[in-house]
Amino acid sequence: MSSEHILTAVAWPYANGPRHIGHVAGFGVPSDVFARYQRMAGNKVLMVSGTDEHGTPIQVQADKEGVTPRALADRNALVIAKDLQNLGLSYDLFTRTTTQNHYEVTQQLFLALLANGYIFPQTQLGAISPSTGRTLPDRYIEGTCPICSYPSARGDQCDNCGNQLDPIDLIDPRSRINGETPKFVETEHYFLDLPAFAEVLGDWLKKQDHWRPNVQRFSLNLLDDLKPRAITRDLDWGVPVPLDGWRDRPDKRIYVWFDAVIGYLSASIEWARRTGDPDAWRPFWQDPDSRAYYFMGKDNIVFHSEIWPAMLFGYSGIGAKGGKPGPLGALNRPHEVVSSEFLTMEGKKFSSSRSVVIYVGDMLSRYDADALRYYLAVAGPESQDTDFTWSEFVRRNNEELVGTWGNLVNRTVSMVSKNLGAIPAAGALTDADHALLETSRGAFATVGELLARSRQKAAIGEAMNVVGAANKYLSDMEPWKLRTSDPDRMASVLHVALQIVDDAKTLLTPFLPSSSSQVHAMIRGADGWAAMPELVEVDEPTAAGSPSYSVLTGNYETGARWASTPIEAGRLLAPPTPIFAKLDPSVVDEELARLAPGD
RNA sequence: CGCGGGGUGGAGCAGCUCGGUAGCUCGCUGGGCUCAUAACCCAGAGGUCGCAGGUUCAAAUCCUGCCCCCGCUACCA
Repeated sequence: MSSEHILTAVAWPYANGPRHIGHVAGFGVPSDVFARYQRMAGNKVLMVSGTDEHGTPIQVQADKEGVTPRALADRNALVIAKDLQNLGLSYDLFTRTTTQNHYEVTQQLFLALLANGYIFPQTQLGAISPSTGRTLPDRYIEGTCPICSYPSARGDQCDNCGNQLDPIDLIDPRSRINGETPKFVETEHYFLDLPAFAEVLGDWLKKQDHWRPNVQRFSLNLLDDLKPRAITRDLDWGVPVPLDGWRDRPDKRIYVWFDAVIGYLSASIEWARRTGDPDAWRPFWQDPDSRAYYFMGKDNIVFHSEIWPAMLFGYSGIGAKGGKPGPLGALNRPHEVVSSEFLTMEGKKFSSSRSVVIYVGDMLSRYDADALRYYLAVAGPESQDTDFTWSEFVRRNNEELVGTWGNLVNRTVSMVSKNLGAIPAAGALTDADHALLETSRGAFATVGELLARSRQKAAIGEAMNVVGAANKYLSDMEPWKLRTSDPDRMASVLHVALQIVDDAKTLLTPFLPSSSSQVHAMIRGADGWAAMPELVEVDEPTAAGSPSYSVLTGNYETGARWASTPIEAGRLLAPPTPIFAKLDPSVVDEELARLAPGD
């Protein structure tokens, strides 16, 4: 098997508050399933992400709480990292955008794009808050719609008549933050020259036939009206603009989205430095044979299929203005942009302000991570919006995870343990035995191929089919009846069944790493089948006065392989303890009560 | 005429690219089994595949029009 470099680039959760399960349904679980599978398949995987901590919403939230943006970001970054850790997401590095390294890499990209002519300064009319002097983004302005006179139109769009607006046209505009009247002023900003990439982006996008068609089509559509895009803001919270006359200005910063996507690269570089091999990131970004997969919710497609590729092209000196690669060298574009649709909550959009929400932390404090991972894998928004309901969550947990899979493990291990005490050797195998073993072996190819194409729902369905086949096999063979009549045959049947349980464990490992490790320990007597991320406190490279911060990292090279491995005859088996907890149906009502207090 | 996704038995979905007995996971009814967290296995009932046209020997699948639901619309993240 050839070993390839696979960059798994996971969207950066925004640190203005804790994340809910809709967020992790989009970027978290799918990316981890993918990365875990690729590692088991023998590929070299680098999975990076971190918290996205700049921008107006964090500034606004911090002001509201009377703390600094940094303090707010510190708090939320830790909460989010712990949530993702508890979900078992196997990041090689989950860092932050407020690190020295990220600032430096962001500024390097800015300068290289500027040197190649893809960034230019221009004065534009922009809304600012008169009291703070900060940029007031369109959506933070409201006023009366000039078209339909709706009094609460937003700066970018009127929710009443649906027309797209320009904030300067609003009648009686006011800030949604503090009610003051915004000031429209001439302000100088740097712009990314997106039209200069229209041709290379178009050529590139047209070749991406392996993308999901909706993503490719959506991206190609956007090319028709590419406009230069401002990549700086009037703000004091963000990465400073690395130019004389700008560097020390407290009121000019690089726009949060420009720096956020650079996080994929800066985190890779940070990871390499922490491994002791500062160039270790290069194969993932510069080998022509390496592949980069980006995971996100569909609202982020434009940044990953258009803007980030444009930045990478520009940095590499590719585009209408030519140029040469920046100091890091030419960089690879995304191989695939894997976007999820949206999860809704009991039929409504997630909304923390209306408490239509379940936060990851709350979910994991009451339920197993694998129960949530199973639900999101089997019923998540892979190709269309899907609805999370508590009754469905409980049902799937109890009937599919516990009843079908957990019970197969339990009944099989229990029979072996009780009747034989140790794993039996197989005697002569029948056609039925061979057929089941063949089903299971074949599933590695089937499920693996589906996972490689990000068809995760189909993949877990195929894996669960193996579980179903094993349950049927036991019903047909009735080993419990053979105990006295034909003990040798019983041993063979249990050997085959246990082998299938072990195979199913392997097939389910990308989806259910924690419980699969338990099954592995039960059958193999060894821990550490599927490694979990660790939260580690690290320091900045130049420690002078810099705060330390927490990152997620881990060593995921456990030797777990994507293949059927013969079980070890003679090994003692203890009586099993259940690996999944059944949920009382009353949790549905409890959770619904939590969801809409007062209703 | 902004863009995209969806409308398939009670629920959630697959199938639609390359037309040809409508499939899966549940639920329901009946039966079996009793090793197992009352879990597991089998059988059955239940759908004119949003609506109306068209192409075809044949359409859930292709074409046209319409209705409804959802999301996106990048200088919010």
